[in-house]
Amino acid sequence: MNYKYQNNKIIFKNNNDFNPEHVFECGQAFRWRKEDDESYTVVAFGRVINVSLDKDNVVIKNTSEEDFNSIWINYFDLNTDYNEIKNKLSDNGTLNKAMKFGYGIRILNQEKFETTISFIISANNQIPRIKKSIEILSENYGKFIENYNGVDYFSFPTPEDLAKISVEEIREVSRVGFRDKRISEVSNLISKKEFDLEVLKDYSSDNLKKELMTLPGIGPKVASCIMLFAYDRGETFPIDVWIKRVMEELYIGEETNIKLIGKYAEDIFGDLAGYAQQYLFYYGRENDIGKTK
DNA sequence: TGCCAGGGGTTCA
DNA sequence: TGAACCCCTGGC
Repeated sequence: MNYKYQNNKIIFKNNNDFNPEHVFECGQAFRWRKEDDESYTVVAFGRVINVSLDKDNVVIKNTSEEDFNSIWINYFDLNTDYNEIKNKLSDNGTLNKAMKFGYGIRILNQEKFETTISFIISANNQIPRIKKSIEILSENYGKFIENYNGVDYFSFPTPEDLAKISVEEIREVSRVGFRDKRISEVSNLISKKEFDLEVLKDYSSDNLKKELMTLPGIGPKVASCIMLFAYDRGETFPIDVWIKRVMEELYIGEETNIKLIGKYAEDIFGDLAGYAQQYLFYYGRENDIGKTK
């Protein structure tokens, strides 16, 4: 990994495979803020960073060389060659269009507990509301990190932090509605060590999914998202209403069921299905593919 | 102005 | 298999 470090900034070359807008607006993360200068300020791993493009370079501000090496290389998946992934997925058709459109997407390696709770909140919900609920939880129950560019930033609460709060308070404060109990129960199970998100990282993907789905609020789709965004399972293909519509519209040609879509994705995208999903999701949502049906 | 549908799914009958 | 679910925004 070639990079330059100066004045709390990391600078490295962008090989047409890193675009902060694509990375953060493709639906995998919720704790970012788009600044007036088009850069993205992001909270993760108890840090606040700002990511932007400067000509052919990616610039990460407000960080150290040590954090870059120990946190951000893995977080941004910088040791994975996305151009190689694109080449392998290349199909001279739909997916090529999607990969061209979202060329700078990278699949982040995010924190397990935060990802778990975030996607429990995402069920039958809308992105602005999801983001808001997560911000409220962080501001109220997380730790203050710092003020950056005039805004206070807080870490996502720990399982212990959330386990301490009553279900009613979670609901009332963070506006998560019927998801309140799910958040509370999962936080309690984890803080009491009755469920361990860390040991699951050595499980096979099948078993990992099964285990995650034993938690309240986690069904097939949420489990898949957690696997793809926090457990480095690039073969996982989460199927939500958007990707269902995109697959039906662009690949299958008729309305069908989730099971068949999963099988279809596995057949054509193989162990890179998760990457394909991100390109297709971003492309589909930004262009309203299938929405008029 | 006010009403009403619907949303990155999951759960419970 | 299908309805219900919190809350809130956008469309009429």
